[in-house]
Order: sequence, then structure tokens, then C-alpha cells
Amino acid sequence: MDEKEQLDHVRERVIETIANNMNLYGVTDSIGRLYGMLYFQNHPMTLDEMKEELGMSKTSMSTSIRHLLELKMVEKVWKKGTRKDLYKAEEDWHQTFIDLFTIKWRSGISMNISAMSRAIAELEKIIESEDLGEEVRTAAKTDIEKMNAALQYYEWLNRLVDSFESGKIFDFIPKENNKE
Amino acid sequence: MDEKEQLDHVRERVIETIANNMNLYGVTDSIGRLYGMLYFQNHPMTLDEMKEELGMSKTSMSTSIRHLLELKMVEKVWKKGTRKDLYKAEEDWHQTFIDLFTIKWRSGISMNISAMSRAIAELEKIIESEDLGEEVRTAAKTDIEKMNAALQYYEWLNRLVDSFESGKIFDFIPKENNKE
DNA sequence: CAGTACGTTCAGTTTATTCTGTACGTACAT
DNA sequence: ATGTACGTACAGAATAAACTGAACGTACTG
Repeated sequence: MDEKEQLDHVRERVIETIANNMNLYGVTDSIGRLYGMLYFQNHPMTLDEMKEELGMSKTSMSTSIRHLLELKMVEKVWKKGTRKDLYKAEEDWHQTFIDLFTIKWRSGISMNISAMSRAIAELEKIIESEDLGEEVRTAAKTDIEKMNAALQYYEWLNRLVDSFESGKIFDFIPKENNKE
Repeated sequence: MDEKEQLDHVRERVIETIANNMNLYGVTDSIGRLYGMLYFQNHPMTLDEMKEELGMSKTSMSTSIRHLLELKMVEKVWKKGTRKDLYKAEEDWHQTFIDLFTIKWRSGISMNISAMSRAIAELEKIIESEDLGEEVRTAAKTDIEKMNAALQYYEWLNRLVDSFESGKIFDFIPKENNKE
């Protein structure tokens, strides 16, 4: 068997594994495959080249790349002389991981925090009502407790994401493992 | 307006927010809603009660609960006297977060690590071939480099998940925030 | 000013996922 | 044993997501 073929075959298998893994990040297989392909390509690619390489429509390449751009897994590259847009894969996966978390989680967290806070305030107002059945008051109180617990969690999560974003997480879990 | 209604309304809104957020964890809306509902219910529930409460089929409840069980977001509760299965929501969200990560990521990580390792070994074997075009050799070498970088990332991720699973992450990011 | 080479929007189609109702198996009760 | 109450497998229907090709807008080219 030809070595070039072997090489391609190994590459493809690895790309498939990467794509598969990227499901965990909330990314579809085909977008994952696109990323994997770009990662092993040693030069930025145009949409047409991607389309060619993956045998998919240009539309798909366009939307997939946009998706990857939003997640900062891919960046646009400028090259004079060509009118086509060029894209390359972000190579630092630690950074990719962090960006992904930051982008996807941050807004969700803050939405939850504000929703919980608002809800707690409303429940506290309800509790103040004079004419209130005892069982309703108890229910409101336990709800408030649960929401406070949730709030505490979201704030913890926020601090976790902070430590990702600032890179401080690497003080705690270093990129290089010295231990073994 | 009746206070009981208000209470229910607030609760529902919060549940909706939670469900929405759980998308980030790779869980569908309706499963998220089921979890949220269970979280605010102050007693374990049967499948029939859930079905009633959410207005969905019992089949859905059964499969959704199984899903939540797998993620350890819900646990089965025993109560003598009834033949029905009872389920309650895991209340500690920090723990839930950790379990989720551990369960969903661990296997993916190790699959990737082994896939990468195997691929690297194969490429190194290819490089050893005497009759090998120079450009193929170079390509193989850069691929190996990229795979090594990926490997380093996965090992980092594994150590991160370790710190979640062991609870050591809380030494670094404490559950209670003392700072502000 | 055409003319061409791009990327992207949009509507329709295909494919995958979620949801439901019926049917089934098991375990307990009588 | 017979009946009943439960959870779940399974197949089909409803819903959502991914993918495509044609049409469009923009920007560069001659």
C-alpha cells in the first residue's frame, strides 16, 4: 500500500474521532469534521476548497465556518492577491476550550442569575402579604431556599469561567504535567 | 390575583430558565423542564404524577427519567407500600455539574487519547520506511506534531476532570465566595 | 459601464430527533 | 392461577435540524 494513502487514512480516522468528540461541545459532526480537516491542513483554506475536500455544498461550508468563527475555533486570514476568504483552524486547543466555555456559558449563567434574583425578590414580596395561607408561605420559603442554592451554584460557575478566561486555571491545572 | 397562582407562575418561569440553560449541558428542553419541575417539588414523584404535571406521555417520562438517571441528575427513591417507582432531583448542583462532566467527558477524552496515540505510532512507523517521498515524510512529521499537541490538551482536560471528580477544584474555586 | 467571482439568503427537501399510543413482560395481589 | 398495576420496547407520527441549489447583492476587473 502507498504510504501517502496510509497517511491520509490515519488522518481521516483522527479527524473522525475529533469530530465525534466535538459533539460534547455542542457542535455537530459535520462542523466537527470541518474543523478537524482545517486543523490538519497546513495552510488556510477557501470555502471552495473545503467544499471540494468534504464533498458538501458551499452553503454548508459558509454557515459551518460562521459557526466555528463564533466559537473562535477558526479565524479568517488575509492574503492579498486573492478575493476569496481564507480560514484557518485555531491551533491552541486549551484556548479553544476556554473560548468555547466563555462564549457558550457566560450568557446562560448571567441570564439564570438574573432570573433567579428576580424570582426571589418576587417571592419575598409574596411572603409579606398579610392574608396568606400558611402552606403557601411555607412553599414560597422553600422555593426561595432552593433558588438561593441555585444562585450560589451559578455564582460558583461564573467564578470558574472567570478562572478559565483569565487563564488562572492553568495555575491550578498546568498545561504541562510535571508529575508523571 | 391569588398568591398561590403567583407562586406557581414564578416557579414556572424559573423552571423554564433552568430548562433553557440545560441545553448547554446537552439536554433537551423537555428533559430540562422535567428536572426543574422535580427540583421544586418537595417530594419524590412517580411517572404518572410527572406525566400529569407536564401533560406528556408516560413513555416520555420513562425515557427522560432514564436519561436524567444516567447523568445522575435524578435518583430513584424507595418507599415501601407503593409499587410505583419514585424519583427525586439531585439537589446539589455543584455535584450535578461534576457528575455531568465526569460522565460525558471522561469516555470521550480517553477515546481521543487512545486514537491519537495509535495514530502517532502508525505515523512513526510510516516515517521509518526507506522508500518514502520527502514531502510525505514532512507531512507525517507535522501531523505527528499536531497530534502531540492535541494529546497534551486531552491530558490537561483529563486532569481538569480529575480535579472535578475529586472535589479538589473547590480548593481552587470555593463554593462560597469570600471575596465580595 | 458591463462582466465576473465571490459569499450569503432563502425556500424547499432530506434526514434525524422527539414524542405518542399500543402492546408486551414482569411482579405483586387475590 | 387469574387479574391488575406498573414500567418499557417498539413502530409510526409530529417536529426540528441539517443540507442543498438557485437567486441575489456586493465588490472587484477590464
